Amino acid sequence: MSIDQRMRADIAEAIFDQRLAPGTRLSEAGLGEIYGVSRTVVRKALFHLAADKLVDIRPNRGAIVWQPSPAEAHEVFTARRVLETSLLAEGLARMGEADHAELDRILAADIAAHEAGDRQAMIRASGDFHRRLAAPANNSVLLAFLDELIGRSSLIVALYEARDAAPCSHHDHAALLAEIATGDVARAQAALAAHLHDCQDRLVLDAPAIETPALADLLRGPRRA
Amino acid sequence: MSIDQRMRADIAEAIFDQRLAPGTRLSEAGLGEIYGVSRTVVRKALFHLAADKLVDIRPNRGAIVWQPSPAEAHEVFTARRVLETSLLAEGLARMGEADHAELDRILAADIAAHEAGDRQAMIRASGDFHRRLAAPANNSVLLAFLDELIGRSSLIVALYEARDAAPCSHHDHAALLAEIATGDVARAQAALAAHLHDCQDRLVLDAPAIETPALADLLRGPRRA
DNA sequence: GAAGGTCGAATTGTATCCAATCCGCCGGGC
DNA sequence: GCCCGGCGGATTGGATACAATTCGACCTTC
Repeated sequence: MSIDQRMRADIAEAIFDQRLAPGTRLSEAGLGEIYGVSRTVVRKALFHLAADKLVDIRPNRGAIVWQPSPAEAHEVFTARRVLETSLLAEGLARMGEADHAELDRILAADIAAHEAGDRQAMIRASGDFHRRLAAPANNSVLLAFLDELIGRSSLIVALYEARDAAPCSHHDHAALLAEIATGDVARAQAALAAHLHDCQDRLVLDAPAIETPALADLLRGPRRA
Repeated sequence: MSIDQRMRADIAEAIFDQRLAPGTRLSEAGLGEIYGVSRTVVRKALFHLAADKLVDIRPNRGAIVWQPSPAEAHEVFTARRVLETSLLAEGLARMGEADHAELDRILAADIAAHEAGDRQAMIRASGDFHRRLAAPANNSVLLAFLDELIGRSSLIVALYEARDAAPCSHHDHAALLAEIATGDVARAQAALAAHLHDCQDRLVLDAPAIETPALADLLRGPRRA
């Protein structure tokens, strides 16, 4: 894996895990220092992250972790609802034993993360759950879109969700799996839409209060396990 | 408009208009020469185009205009069907007088382009039509996705469609507008899905025969009207 | 004549350098 | 005391220089 890919993965993961808060400054020189590369490759990585809408590059003013506006936040979740319900309808018939097993496995991991109070694992499990739900539709183009939306959702949750609230209830996920098991497309879609609505409703779309912590210590640095 | 934005717009337009065929090499030095800029900004533009899936940057081997595989082509059109029917369902109720008028106007332009035999105008009108159809859904995130898909569709059509065939029948569009006028969501969706299926079926997903023409003359160059 | 290998031009990847822009600080003026 | 303007450090934007890789051509060899 090339160094700029690792940078991107590190930063993206830090954002998803909410170690890098929205608005955090990502200076080119600083990142270059951390990873031991020139600003050229840093810029490349930042550029790519900007394309994924995870960072915002303001001309002449540097890159910061994206701060979605309330309107954008709303649109992202609406988009997820539209996209995911469609993908579910496409894929539901195609779901096999392996898919159900994998979803169960992810749900178990989700529950475990909840019980352990591991917020990062919860967020990751939730993302995986929704990704896996869409996988049977078997369309990598739409799946890529969903991936982007899930990433942006992490940002939004970091900005707008009450700190104590769970990002994505595993109870909803469990109920959804039950609906899916019956094979009723409309009901499964409704359950999924309701779940995403719930997530959206949990957001507090007021003035965001964000703090911008350090930087270097939050990233894993150039070498990774 | 900055110079790299103009480059991107030029190249994208050349691709959409099928002046730049899939597989055409886009050398950094060459483009820099044309626009009178250093490779730095050329790379920036190419990078952005790669993010839009319009060009393919192969490590150490330069950038070429994207050559979608038959499988990718299929997925893109399937994705459009899913996305556009959903957007239509979302937006249909919200459509107002202005929307209908605008769609009629675009349809007229489409027909005019057909009669004039102006293939580029046809492609553009078709893209505009589908974009406008999705606009009332009022979700810029999904609209951006659709925009990307429409761009990729142009590429696909350039690669896989019979040269003599029209890319997108305005008859379909007219029929679709009629369905929309009735306000019946399901029927409108069905008409849209059928139309996109038609487009997809018209593709010849065999071994693509592509020629790679010159380069510089196809682009407008640094200054534009 | 065909296959394989080696060298070289051309092109991309990265680092460094310089110019342009921005932001905070300080001082003067009202 | 507050506002406005200019100065200076810091940071980004762009160009150039150099290293690494690729690809084609030529030559050798069988």
